[in-house]
Amino acid sequence: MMDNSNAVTLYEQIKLVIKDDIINGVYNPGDQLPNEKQLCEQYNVSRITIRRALKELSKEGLIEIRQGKGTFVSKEKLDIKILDLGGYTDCLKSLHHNARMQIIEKQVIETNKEVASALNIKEGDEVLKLKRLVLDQDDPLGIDIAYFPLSLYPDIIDKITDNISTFNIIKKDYKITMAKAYKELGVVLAQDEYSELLECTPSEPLFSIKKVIYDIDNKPVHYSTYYILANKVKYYINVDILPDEYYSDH
Amino acid sequence: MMDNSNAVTLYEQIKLVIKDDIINGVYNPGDQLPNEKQLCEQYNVSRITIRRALKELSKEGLIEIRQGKGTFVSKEKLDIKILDLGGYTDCLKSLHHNARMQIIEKQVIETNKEVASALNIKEGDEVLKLKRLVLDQDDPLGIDIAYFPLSLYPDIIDKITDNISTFNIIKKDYKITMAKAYKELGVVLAQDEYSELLECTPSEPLFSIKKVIYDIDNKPVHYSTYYILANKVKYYINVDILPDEYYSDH
DNA sequence: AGCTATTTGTCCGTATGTATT
DNA sequence: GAATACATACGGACAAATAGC
Repeated sequence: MMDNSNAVTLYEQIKLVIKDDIINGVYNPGDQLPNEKQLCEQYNVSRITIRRALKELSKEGLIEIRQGKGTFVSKEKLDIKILDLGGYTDCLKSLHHNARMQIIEKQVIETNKEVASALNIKEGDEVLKLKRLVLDQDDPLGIDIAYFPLSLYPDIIDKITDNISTFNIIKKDYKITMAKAYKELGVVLAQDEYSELLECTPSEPLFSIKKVIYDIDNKPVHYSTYYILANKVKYYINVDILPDEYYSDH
Repeated sequence: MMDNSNAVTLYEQIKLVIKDDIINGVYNPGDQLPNEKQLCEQYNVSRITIRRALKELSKEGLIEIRQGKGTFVSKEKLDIKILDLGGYTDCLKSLHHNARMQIIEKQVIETNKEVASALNIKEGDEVLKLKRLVLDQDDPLGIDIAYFPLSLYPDIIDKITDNISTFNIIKKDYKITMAKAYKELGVVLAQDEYSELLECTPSEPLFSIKKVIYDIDNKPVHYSTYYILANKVKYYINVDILPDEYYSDH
């Protein structure tokens, strides 16, 4: 069945076959895979080859290996609405998940060019930089980096604790009315610090979501970037389609 | 200049310096970096150190290294509006880009479980499967896979040619009024056929966008998945923020 | 088609510091 | 303490891709 004559390694072939079976519904989310011995016999390869394939698939997030229990197809990904504007805490709580935020870094810094232009302030102006690790069911899920200009949010540093919703602080403590938002989705690869914090391999893909929120005067009042393990979530949106005229002038 | 005495490795320091230079506009998108020898002299380190820093930066997508040519700061990504519902042709044309569609596969198949449930038809019902390669400025950009139930679109196979907008065929030839859409964004890694077609390394991240369009009777009339090289695009959205009550019941 | 210059890709050997055994 | 393995870092040499003439 497997082809040992070409350049593709055996474990890569096994990976592809199992991956295909998962995509095509031979195995469904939550299903237990055959045990390693059975897989060895099924594909006529050694246990080392099977284990390597399974290990890499688990790194890709398709399966989960639990010692003493077996190997299982990963559960469905977290569904996140693209239009949700709250930070992690809000969107995860809305999913009835057990989310926690852990502060990694909290300090006043002078803005660099990127942050200054997003918040429409001068390069060098002071902002609170807040970097937090997000855990879902105690597993690392993502990293949130938010910037708060001190001119808008004096003393905010004292209000920030673990597990707090900065979204609520802005609204309730500082009485700021958010009116519009711009959101940008991209993909980056986890490296160095991020792969360490998120306990994933380097080059694991992360969604990167940049978000700028504006008040009723069109002034930017919030800028944040968050990174979230791409294999754990999917984003969705529902749209009402407008008549043709809408598209013609875009 | 570089500090060899502390815990941070030399190549990591180099990475940070170059990254800062890119963020702060010392090097702009499209610019060529000094060659490796010049960088060695500039920072007084060996070529191995420079190469390691450059290699990791290229993995992060900040720069592109081309043998025989040099090292360049990555171009700006294509901005794509998440709300755009047209396929590739439409959204790329709107960006004044030179996009082309190349048919890879065009055949009538019996639906599998996934497609049948998306289109709300029976497993085994006949659909036209259309797989197309999308090129932007002659570089591969993505792959579009669309399904058209023959019961809704008889003879559609004869209407499909390279570079055609299926969006327009649905609207104009079949007089179908699209009313709502569901769109789902995820990330997958390019493998085998896809990495070959897209001329990228395996495990290069791709946006995966699944889209279902419904008519005024809430009946699904279109299902497609497209994959697009994540390092070439970013998705954005502008939102008007609604009052609190909106969030409370979600 | 050459030919050459430039630049990155790959390999060699060596040395050092830091863990691990 | 000794032996081993590994990552970092340096210097050199040649191969391969690109571009201009």
